Amino acid sequence: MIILDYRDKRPLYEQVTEKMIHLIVGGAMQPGDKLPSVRNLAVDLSVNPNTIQRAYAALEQDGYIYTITGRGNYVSESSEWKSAHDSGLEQQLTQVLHQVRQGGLTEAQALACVRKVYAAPDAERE
Amino acid sequence: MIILDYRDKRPLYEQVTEKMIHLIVGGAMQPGDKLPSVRNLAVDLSVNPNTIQRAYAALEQDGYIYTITGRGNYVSESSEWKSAHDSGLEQQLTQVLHQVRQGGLTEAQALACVRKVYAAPDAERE
DNA sequence: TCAAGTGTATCGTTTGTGTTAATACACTTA
DNA sequence: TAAGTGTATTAACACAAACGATACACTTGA
Repeated sequence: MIILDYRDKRPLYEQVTEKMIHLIVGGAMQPGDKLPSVRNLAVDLSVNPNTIQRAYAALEQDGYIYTITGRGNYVSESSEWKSAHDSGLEQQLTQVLHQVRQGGLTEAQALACVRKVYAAPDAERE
Repeated sequence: MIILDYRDKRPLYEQVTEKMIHLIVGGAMQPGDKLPSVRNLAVDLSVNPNTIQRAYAALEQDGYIYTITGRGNYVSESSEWKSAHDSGLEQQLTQVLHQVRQGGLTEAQALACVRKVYAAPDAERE
C-alpha cells in the first residue's frame, strides 16, 4: 500500500502523510474507508507507531481523516478537505511565485513555465 | 548594508547570501565592486567569520562573485550569473509546479495564480 | 467483565545542522 | 616586513527534528 524511501531525506512521517493524501485525493481510498491501524501500519513499514501517529495527526489536522479513539481512523468526506486542499496548493504556488518574481523572473517567463510543465506527461513518481 | 533578522528561522549564512544576491542582481553592487572583507563584515554583523565565509563561498559557487586570495571578493560580470540566475528561478518554479500539478491543481488555476501574483504590487520585503 | 485492538501521551535517545571558537596557513599590497 | 586578505581545519556547543520505548485510555465484542 505504501512504500517508504529511505534514500529520501524527508522525514518518514512526512512521506507517510503525503502518500496517504495521494491515496485519498486520487480516490484509491474512499470517504468512510478505514485506514490501517497505527500499529499495523507501523509493523508493515517497520517503523515506530509514533511515526504513523504523527502522520495521522497531520492528516486529521488538515481534515483528510477523522479519528475515533479506540476504533480507528477514517477518510473524511471530500467536502471536508477538497477546498482546503486546493487552496493549500495555490498558496504553495503563490509563495514561490512571489519569490521568483522578486528574483527577477518576468510574468512571461512564469507563464511559459506553467505551460511547459502542464504540456509534459505526468511523471507519477511513486 | 545588511541587517540580519534573528527572528528569521533560516540560517544566518543563508540570509547573508540572499541579501547579497539582492544587492548584486538589484544593481546596488556593480560588477567589479569589492565586497566587504570576510573579517570586516563578520564584525559588522557580529557573527563569526566562518559564517560570512560560508556565504561568500556560496556566492562564488553560483558565479555571483569571484575571489582573489589575499585581495578580496569582487562582483562578477552580470554575464557570469545572469543566465544561471534566471534558470535557477525557473527551475525552482518548475519543481513546485510539478508538485501542485500532481496534487491536482489545474493549468487554469496555475495560470490564474501567476497573473494574480504579478498583478499585485511588489512587496519588497527587506 | 475482560481481553484484544484501537488511538494518545510522555519521556528519553539519537542525529543532523547551524554556529561559534581557536588556530594555522598562504597570498597580496603598501 | 607588517598588515590585511582569503582559506582550511578541528573542536565544541546548542538546538531542533526524528525516532523509539513505554505506559495510559478508550471501544468493541465474545
